[in-house]
Amino acid sequence: MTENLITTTVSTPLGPVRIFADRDAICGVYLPEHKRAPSLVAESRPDAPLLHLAADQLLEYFDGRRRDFDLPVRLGGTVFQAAVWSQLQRIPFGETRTYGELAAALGRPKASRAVGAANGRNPVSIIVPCHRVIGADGRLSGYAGGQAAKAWLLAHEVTSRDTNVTVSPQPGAPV
Amino acid sequence: MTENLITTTVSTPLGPVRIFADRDAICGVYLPEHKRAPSLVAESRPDAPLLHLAADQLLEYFDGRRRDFDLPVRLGGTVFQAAVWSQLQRIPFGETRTYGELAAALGRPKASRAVGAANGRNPVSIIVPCHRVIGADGRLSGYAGGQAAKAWLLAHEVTSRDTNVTVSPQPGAPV
DNA sequence: GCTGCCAGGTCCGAAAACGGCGAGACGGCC
DNA sequence: GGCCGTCTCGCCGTTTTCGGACCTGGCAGC
Repeated sequence: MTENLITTTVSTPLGPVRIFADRDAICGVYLPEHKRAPSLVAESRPDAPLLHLAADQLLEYFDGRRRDFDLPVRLGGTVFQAAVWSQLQRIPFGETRTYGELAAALGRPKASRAVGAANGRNPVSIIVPCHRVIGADGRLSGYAGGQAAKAWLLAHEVTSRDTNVTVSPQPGAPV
Repeated sequence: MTENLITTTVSTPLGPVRIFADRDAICGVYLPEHKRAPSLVAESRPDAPLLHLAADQLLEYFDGRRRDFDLPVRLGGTVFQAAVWSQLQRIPFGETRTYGELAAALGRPKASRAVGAANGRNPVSIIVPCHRVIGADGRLSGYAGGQAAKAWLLAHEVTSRDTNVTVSPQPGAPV
């Protein structure tokens, strides 16, 4: 059914992160403790250009040298999920939004819970920054990769938000 | 999801029969009144070698010049369905089996009813001869292409069973 | 503050329904 | 006593349906 997948793994402060790609796009990024990581059959191909590129960018991100990703990504999902995930990618590095804000941005102010559900099924962690969504009361709420990972990622972004960056293209505020 | 499909139609004594194929195998044969014919999008390609071959063999069958088919077929289905459909193909031309006999042959003597259900979802009519299965009491029972068609097919096979055949390869009993 | 309720899209598991059946029981009918 | 036809009930894989559960938030009521 699914295309032939290839995969690689990068070591990060959060542990080994697995990256999956199909023919021409990244289609999965999973932290070690990811709750609903699918059991995918994939050939390990660390040297495939696409995987290599993704791995590099993730390492730069964890090193604090990258704020935005520049990769082809295939997400799939339902119409609603696609809308949520698309919206996620517009949250700038180092900032957060609440589930309700996201729902409102989608024109469904009361669908905050549905946003949470869709959020939890984001197949591409970090690159599609579902970790930047928190509760309206400021709590971290849940995270498929584990709440500790979410906390780490947010702290990492906040602390490196105001330092210099060597890789990311634009020095100004990202769109 | 599904591959690109191609299709053609042949005129038969039972009316127009639609044939579908994917890249390298026949994956659907539907009589005009087929109950659960899926609504497939397919490009009409009567001259594609595979479809042409299938159409020829079907016409030979209806002409009484062919008893067995020699075509690549892709059936899919669940494990159980695949077992049933495979078993179907071992019923010789002009013979019949009961649902119970088929179930027993599969090692599940009591699954006759499930056999009926699987039988009804056979995507490749005629070539996979689901019409050769009848009730233990001799009744025709149901047929996705209509009971009349089932009756016609069985009568056709019986009447031409003992006449000469010009196309089918082996004169002896098929395996 | 704190509790309870509801809105909302999707997924997942459980349960029920649904068949292209078949054996056995019954009741007529010669 | 045979010989049907009908009815009932058990069988079994698949499909459909249904009920909660979720990475929540706003409002009502106390």
